[in-house]
Amino acid sequence: MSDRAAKGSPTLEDVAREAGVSRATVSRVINGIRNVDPSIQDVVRRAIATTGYVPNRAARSLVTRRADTVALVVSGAGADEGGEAGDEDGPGTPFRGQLLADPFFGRISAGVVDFLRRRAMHPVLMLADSTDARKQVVSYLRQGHADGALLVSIHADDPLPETLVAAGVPCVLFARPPRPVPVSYVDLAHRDGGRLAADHLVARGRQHIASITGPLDVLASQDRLAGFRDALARHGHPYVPCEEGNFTLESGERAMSALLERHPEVDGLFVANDLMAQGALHVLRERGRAVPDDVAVVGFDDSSAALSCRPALTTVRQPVEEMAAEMTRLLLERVDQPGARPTSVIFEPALVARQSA
Amino acid sequence: MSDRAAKGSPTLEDVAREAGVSRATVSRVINGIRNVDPSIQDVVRRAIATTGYVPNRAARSLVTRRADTVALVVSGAGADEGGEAGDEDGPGTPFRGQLLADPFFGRISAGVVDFLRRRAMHPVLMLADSTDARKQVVSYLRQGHADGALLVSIHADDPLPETLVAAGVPCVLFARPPRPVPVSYVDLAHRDGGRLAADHLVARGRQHIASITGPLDVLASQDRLAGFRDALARHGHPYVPCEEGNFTLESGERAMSALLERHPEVDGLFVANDLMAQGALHVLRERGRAVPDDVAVVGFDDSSAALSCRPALTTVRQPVEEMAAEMTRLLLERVDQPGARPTSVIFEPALVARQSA
DNA sequence: CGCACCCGGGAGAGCGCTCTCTGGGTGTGT
DNA sequence: ACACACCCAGAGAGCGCTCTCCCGGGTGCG
Repeated sequence: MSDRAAKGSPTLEDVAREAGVSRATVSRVINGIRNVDPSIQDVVRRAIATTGYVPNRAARSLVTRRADTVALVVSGAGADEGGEAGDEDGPGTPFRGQLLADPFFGRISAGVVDFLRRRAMHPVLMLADSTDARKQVVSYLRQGHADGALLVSIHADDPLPETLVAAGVPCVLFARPPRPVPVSYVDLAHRDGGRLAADHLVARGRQHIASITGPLDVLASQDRLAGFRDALARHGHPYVPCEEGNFTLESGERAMSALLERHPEVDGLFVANDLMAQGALHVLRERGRAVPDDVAVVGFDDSSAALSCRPALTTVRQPVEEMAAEMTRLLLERVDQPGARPTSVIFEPALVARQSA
Repeated sequence: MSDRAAKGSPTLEDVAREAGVSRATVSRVINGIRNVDPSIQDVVRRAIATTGYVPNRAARSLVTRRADTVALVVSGAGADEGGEAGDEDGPGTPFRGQLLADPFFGRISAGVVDFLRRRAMHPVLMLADSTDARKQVVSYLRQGHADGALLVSIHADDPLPETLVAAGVPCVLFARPPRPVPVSYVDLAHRDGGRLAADHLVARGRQHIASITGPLDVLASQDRLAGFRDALARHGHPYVPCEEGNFTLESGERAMSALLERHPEVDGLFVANDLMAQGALHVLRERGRAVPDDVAVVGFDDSSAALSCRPALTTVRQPVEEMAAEMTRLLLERVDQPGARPTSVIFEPALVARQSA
């Protein structure tokens, strides 16, 4: 049992001796390669059990040149390059890497972990939020500790996709890269999400429909808005008042205030994510506007924030876990055949109707 | 640059040849071991640069018997053992591993990642939410893919701590194990947290003080309540009405309703976590009780939920990131000297005064 | 009955690295 | 001046595994 405590756990050699066969045969049994006589297989398996053998990962990796691990890289712009302003100054913790505390990222890791463990694999978690950290990530991957990278990039100006592709590291992105890079990715049909929200608000009979958008230098924000606008135009609403937020609760509150100021007649609202929608709800309540009767509100993401709103938030669901799982599948495929062309998989959003609209 | 694409990246041998020295010398330079003549160091470093050499992790691990990696294991009770009821049925996703989406866990990983990367290390993320998954975790660790485990256990009946300790895997827990196990851990002084809340409510002149507790089979819940009660008793409040919740928003709403039913006179409230406090706030607003004027509310954790409440939640801050960092430090220490006795480090909570009390 | 073939198993060569051991040159003590 | 300690670089032995090569015996076909 506590062979590990003794110096060195049993090796292939030990098992082979115990079973009275050669190392190669034991290896074959373990890896299920080539036909090995069933009776011998049995003997070997028994020997493995009695010795308590576990294969040494490092030794295997050394010869197979495979780590059987992937990296999950969360990447944001670093302090050392003039990235977007704003959401850097979070709720007072001295810790960088609040990225990780974002439940959206939590959903991604849940999807990744869940997919990987069916293959007995587990991701290495890395944060690339500065030039230094990015260097570390690249070097880490080049050291072969992981066979490839799942890249979740927050900021548009993230150089990591290019860098990794250039370094020959297999790599799949969550969300389409802003600049064209020959790399696979998964994404959501954000426009369709915007359309879903528009259709829903129109079906609820709303006449004065507005939107709180995400930061407009983010593709997803642009697309959600574009889809929303197009659909409204088709429904005969050519003009949509907008306020830009930056995906935080506070920005949602600010945007809502501004919107009420400029367009007090608003009775339908599409907010580009749930957290901002929660902020909007706060302001609407303060101003005595009933939701959904006076103003119907549709969010985006179907995050836990949507459920903690009162009234519970009607929102456009993004199947983040499924997307993350698919992203992982694509990466493993890519690791197996490095030559293949990049692919993309686009997921469809769905409207989740709750109380707010 | 794209040496990687060509068959095989450069090895120590290549660098040695380029520099005109032996493999051993290059190794020494890389690992900064023993005195190597500065001029030779220089030559070697130049050779490393021109060849684009990166050390092969697997080869190094094989001989050092160190993975230079730790596992971050999130462990909950599995479906296959009669664990606690309740919070299994989350917001409709078919995915297990919602544990990961919990922002509390996000804060832990942020602390871990942030600490590790200063040592150029990164955690492997594992989920142990079933007997099978737990087996996988143990076997993975025994394979030596990680030198030790950071264990975040959700449920009281989690057998993993014992299992890992028995398997001789270095291991540090987040929170004291319910059953005594010879293992290091970090924890919060939960009683002090309860006391802080009590003192604050009393200082605010509240007379009818109640509490919504966490599940009482969790040590942390018990301790928070005990600390709260003791402090109130010292302030001359011998009796504290309580309702038990299970840390979810909905349970907070239920508990608040029940409390108002039984004790409509309540004017001060301590809630064992922020999410339940958010639920309580919803109910108070519905019932027309102003916060903090009619009822003062103090939460626990200082999570992002505290900031998304309106009014913003006064709460007891748990320095999760620092605790996670310390947990990691303890583990690395332990990996370095496996013989050492288990230690524990207890952190002090702090009251964060916002609007709700 | 002989030969080509196939299939199950063993032997052995590394994968890239670290680290001990060794040897030669230099510095220090008497 | 000599002996001894010391320090730096090289040689070489593995770490535990996979995988190719090879060999012996059984099978099918001519």
